[in-house]
Amino acid sequence: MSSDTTSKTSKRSEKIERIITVASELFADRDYHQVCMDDIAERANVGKGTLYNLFESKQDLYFSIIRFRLTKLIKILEKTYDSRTDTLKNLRSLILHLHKFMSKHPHFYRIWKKEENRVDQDSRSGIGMLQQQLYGLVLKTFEQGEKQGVIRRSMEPELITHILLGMIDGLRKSPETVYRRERGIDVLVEVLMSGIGTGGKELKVLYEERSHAIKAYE
Amino acid sequence: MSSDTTSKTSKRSEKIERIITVASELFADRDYHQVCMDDIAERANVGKGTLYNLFESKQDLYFSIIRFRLTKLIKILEKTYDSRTDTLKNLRSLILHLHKFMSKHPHFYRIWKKEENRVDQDSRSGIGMLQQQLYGLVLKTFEQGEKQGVIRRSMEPELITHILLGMIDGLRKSPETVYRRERGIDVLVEVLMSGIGTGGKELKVLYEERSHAIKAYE
Amino acid sequence: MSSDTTSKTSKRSEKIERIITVASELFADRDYHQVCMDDIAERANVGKGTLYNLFESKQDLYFSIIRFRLTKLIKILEKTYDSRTDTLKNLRSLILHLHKFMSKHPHFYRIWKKEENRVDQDSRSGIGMLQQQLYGLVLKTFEQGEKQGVIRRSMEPELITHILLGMIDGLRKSPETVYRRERGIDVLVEVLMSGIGTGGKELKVLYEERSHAIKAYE
Amino acid sequence: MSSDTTSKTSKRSEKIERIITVASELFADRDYHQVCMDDIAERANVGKGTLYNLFESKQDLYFSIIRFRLTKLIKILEKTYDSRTDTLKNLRSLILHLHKFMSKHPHFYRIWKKEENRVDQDSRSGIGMLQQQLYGLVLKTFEQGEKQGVIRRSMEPELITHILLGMIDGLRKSPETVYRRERGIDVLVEVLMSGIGTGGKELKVLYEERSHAIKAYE
DNA sequence: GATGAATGAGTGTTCATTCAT
DNA sequence: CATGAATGAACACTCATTCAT
Repeated sequence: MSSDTTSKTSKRSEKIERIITVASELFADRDYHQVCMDDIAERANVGKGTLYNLFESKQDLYFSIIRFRLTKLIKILEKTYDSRTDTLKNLRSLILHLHKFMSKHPHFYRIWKKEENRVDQDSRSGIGMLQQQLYGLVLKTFEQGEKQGVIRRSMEPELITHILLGMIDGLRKSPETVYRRERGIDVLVEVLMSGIGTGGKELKVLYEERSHAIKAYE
Repeated sequence: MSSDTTSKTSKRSEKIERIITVASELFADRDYHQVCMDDIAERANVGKGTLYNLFESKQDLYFSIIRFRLTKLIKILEKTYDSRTDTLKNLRSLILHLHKFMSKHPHFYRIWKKEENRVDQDSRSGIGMLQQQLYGLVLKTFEQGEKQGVIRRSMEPELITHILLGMIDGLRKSPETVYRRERGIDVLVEVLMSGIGTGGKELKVLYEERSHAIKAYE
Repeated sequence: MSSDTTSKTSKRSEKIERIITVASELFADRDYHQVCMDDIAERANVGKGTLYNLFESKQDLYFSIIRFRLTKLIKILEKTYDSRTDTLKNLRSLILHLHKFMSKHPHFYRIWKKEENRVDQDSRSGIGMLQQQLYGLVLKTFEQGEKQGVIRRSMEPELITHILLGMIDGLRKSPETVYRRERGIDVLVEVLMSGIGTGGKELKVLYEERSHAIKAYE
Repeated sequence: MSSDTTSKTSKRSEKIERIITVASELFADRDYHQVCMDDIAERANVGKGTLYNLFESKQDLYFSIIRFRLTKLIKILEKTYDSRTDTLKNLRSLILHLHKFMSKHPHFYRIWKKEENRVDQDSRSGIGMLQQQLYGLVLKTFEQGEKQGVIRRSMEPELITHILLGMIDGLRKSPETVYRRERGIDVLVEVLMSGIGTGGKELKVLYEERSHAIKAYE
């Protein structure tokens, strides 16, 4: 029956989702080698052998977590980008979604940041490519901004791409109790745009005003 | 006799320095568990047993790297901070020295960043405390700035402390080939001060003009 | 209905034959534990579960190969033995058929030889018994020969039984390129009979002359 | 001290000897994969890690057993071979020592026979080469015999080399209770020489008469 | 103090076997 | 009956740590 197939497929992907989720939590808190496959299997309520049916190895499972979430994040950001609209809107949307995503998947985010500084093996795991895509999206927005004249000429797009992502990461690390978290985003956008913008526009948009737009991936 | 003792003491600290250095390189490139004590001992030209005379355990050796460098970094930054001078100068100096230090010790820096996201064991290792000190230095500067009126009221000091450190980290990740690296610092300072400042002053200072001030720890 | 049953029965024995054959090849080339049930199932075009319907376990499947072929070999040798005819003819026939069989089933032969030295579990697997039957056939021939006076008294039948089987195995191992393989048999018979015989008869019989007699099991 | 060095070296080789011995017993009785490193370590009274200090891997340990004994066997046989003496003496000596050795190391012998039929990996393990050396020794003796005219022309040396080794293996398999074991050797020599010889000499030599000559490696 | 051989706890991975479909 | 996804026992191998020299 087709329902059979569907149910099986559903079960399989459900299982993958579950494994990725519990593994994320474990890998985020402990070091790669502190996490053992038995733990993952137990918490995911599957046999250890099942892990090896779904993932080639522990390494593969680990990188699959990053690939899995990073791919979804990129899809979300690609959807939000609109070449016809103005740069500031795109930029705000980008920051907003990035922040939302990392709030939604804090475990994944910490894993990703740990791996970011790795020098080897990136090519093999396919993660380097995904990171490039992500950087590309931000870069594209800044380049558009430069053309539209909303970003100062002296701002090298590649450089401020990295600086922006660093700022977002800084925001993540700042204790949540400082003001409301949402306030942080507003500050970040304000600082960034005052810092790089030509100043021709009013950028401040309250977090709450936009929150209705980001239900998509929750 | 006394020369013997001196020589031994000298040898001891030399050995520690040497071990920290080679261990930094190993831990930066590979994962914690990919680095084994045999490797460290061999590269440091000491016996494996000696490592255990100088450090309690592998963990201790590992965290000692971070403590060792972080302590020095904090000392440097403390020296540069001058409560009588104005905020902008202090801020510039802070960023400059941070950047210099991380250029000088890229291995350490990558290790530190990897550990930054750890939640557990920080208290035991004593690193959390050092990080707090470091944040405190930046925070103090921002708070001073707020009082002096060079930083907008809306800028929460704790928040922009994290954002600033994130920006510096972003700068580190951006490919070196983009402009000169020094240019990056100028952009960062410019963005930051335009972003958070009240705008009453000219902030742009060319990198070269200041370079004479940072020979201290080279 | 009955044709159904027939077809199923037929399929069953066909399947067993097929499994035994592919498993023989696998077990001959690799070690017991290098061969996995998935491999066997795949090559035999059956599901893994089917293997467990037809054989109790992997061990059972393995020993079934030996039992299966050894039983057939014994049947062939029993047929050729004729108590009314003279010893030399029986002996020649024995060697000839043994050699033919092992040429026909080289995979099985190598497996058998590997297992020959096992001390444990033989009773359980039922293979020890079959080997005893086979030795018994050779033994009987030598004992007959002793009675008939064609074999020297000093030749202990049990001893030369083992020596003969060892010689055949030695022949198997000798590189095929040495002369023709058939020549090897002639030499073996010649050596054996000169060695154990009383010398009253001419024993040399060319291989080709006898080849018509061994089509039975081809 | 030199005694230190000696003692250490001695301890090391003693340990290797002990491990080889207990491992031989285990590998002879059970299959390669039924034997686990923990068992070997426990029976040899060493830690598991020590096994890995002395042998690269389980495979290496396994093949080392064969290499270790085979090398010694070849040395013994090389010593006994004397090109100036006559073939029959050399042949007798060869058989005698082979048989003695295999009585002394029955575990090793069974392992060796199991491996003899392997097709792969021989080159890597270096065992194929040793076997060739052993065959070469026997072969050389037969070739010498042919030249001296004590072996019939029709006897292809390579072929009877394999047949001889097969006979010895057959002798090994024959139940020990049949006569005395020593009697078996006499029969074997008798059968072989009557079978392949030109018959110009008396070959029978009682086992006991020669037994004084084989104390060397006991 | 310095050394490195010895140790064994810990873990990734395989694969025979089961059983729901 | 046939199937193959799920399971977990079993095992090779690593490496931090110890301690006799």
